[in-house]
Amino acid sequence: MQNKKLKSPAMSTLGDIIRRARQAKGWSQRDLSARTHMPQAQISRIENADVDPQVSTLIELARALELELQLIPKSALTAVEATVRSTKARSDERAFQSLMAELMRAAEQAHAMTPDREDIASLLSSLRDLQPLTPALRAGALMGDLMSVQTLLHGFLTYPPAERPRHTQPIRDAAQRLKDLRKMLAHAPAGERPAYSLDDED
Amino acid sequence: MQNKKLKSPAMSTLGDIIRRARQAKGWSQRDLSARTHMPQAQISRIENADVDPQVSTLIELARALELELQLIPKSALTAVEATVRSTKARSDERAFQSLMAELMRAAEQAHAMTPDREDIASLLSSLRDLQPLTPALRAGALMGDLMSVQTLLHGFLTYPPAERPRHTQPIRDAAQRLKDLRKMLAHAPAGERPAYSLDDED
DNA sequence: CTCGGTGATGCCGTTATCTATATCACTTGC
DNA sequence: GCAAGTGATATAGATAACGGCATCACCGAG
Repeated sequence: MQNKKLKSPAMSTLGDIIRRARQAKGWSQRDLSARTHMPQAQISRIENADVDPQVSTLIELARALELELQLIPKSALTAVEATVRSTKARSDERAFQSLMAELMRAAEQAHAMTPDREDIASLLSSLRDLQPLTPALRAGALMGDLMSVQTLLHGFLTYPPAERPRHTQPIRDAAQRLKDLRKMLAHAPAGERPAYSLDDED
Repeated sequence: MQNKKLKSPAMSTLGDIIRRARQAKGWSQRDLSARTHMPQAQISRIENADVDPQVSTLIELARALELELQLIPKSALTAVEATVRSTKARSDERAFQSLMAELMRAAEQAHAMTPDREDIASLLSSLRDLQPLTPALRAGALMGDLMSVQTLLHGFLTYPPAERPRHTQPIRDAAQRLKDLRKMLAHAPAGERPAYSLDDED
């Protein structure tokens, strides 16, 4: 790696994969550094392909990120990639269903406690509208918004009732955001690839 | 990698994978060295895990061996391994069928040229017996023997007729060897795992 | 037995990673 | 505004890979 600055901007390097995996876990470089007893500076250099790391270093990073270094025969590569995609889609779907179920429970509980608040009622109805959306329509979006709704509802339910009015505006905003999102997703270009089906490769 | 000599003897390291891939191609360390402009000494050290190579080094070796370095999510690992196994089994089966077809042609041609030679006749019948064996019964064996039969037949067919008696004993041996193999494989422990089926993981 | 090919090992000089530490510019939230 | 967290970058020293070259023991074929 003689050239530190001439990196291909389009290609997806190993560093990019590490970075994406780290971000998918919501970790900072320092978080990952703590879990690997490896300096944050080194992680930065690796993600930016400023260094050509040793295999043991890469393996240590991968292990912390629940990845495994594998040498795949080129002939099996497309099948393997399809397998990884399909596995990921399945686990994403499980995560969505689980989070959505929890949110529905929380929203219904909040609604029962404060039936007169229309921000809560609106949020609940937004969630009800979102639930039947197929994975193909969601296509990876939406998860982040749901997670912020989660912290929102959690705050509403756990803080003392006197604090509740403080949540009104954020909840109103979140409900509107979800309504907009649903509209956008439902009217997305129709013929898109499913991006996830119960098929199997080969 | 502070300890150069304390390597786990059971675990399959990256070096082992490189070595197996190289041997599967029938290459010596110097062959691989020539294709990677990398010293043979370095390859030896990597295969024996005497060094902790840089990622670029590993990638270069992998490229020459038609392997691809991949970071696989642990959750997808078993599915991916199944995919690789199944892909390999399929390509092995193709290779076997193709080689077997060529051998049948060659043996029949040789038999037609010299109908009185019973060594050739015996070899032909051995091949005919082997052909219907299922992949599960063969289970990876047999391929090496067929390849030596290939060079044998090729020699018999291309050298001048005067040289043909010289092949008699090797051909006789090969035919016997194949007969023994067939007997062994056909009487192998019955309930063995198929090792290859048209299934799909997950 | 000799010869060619195999893989393993040693040495050396160059270059690089890596650890440790500190600092930088930038963004986010209070 | 300040403070905290983010990722990128610098420096210095210890360690190690790497290329090049040489050599070694082993082994199967002629």
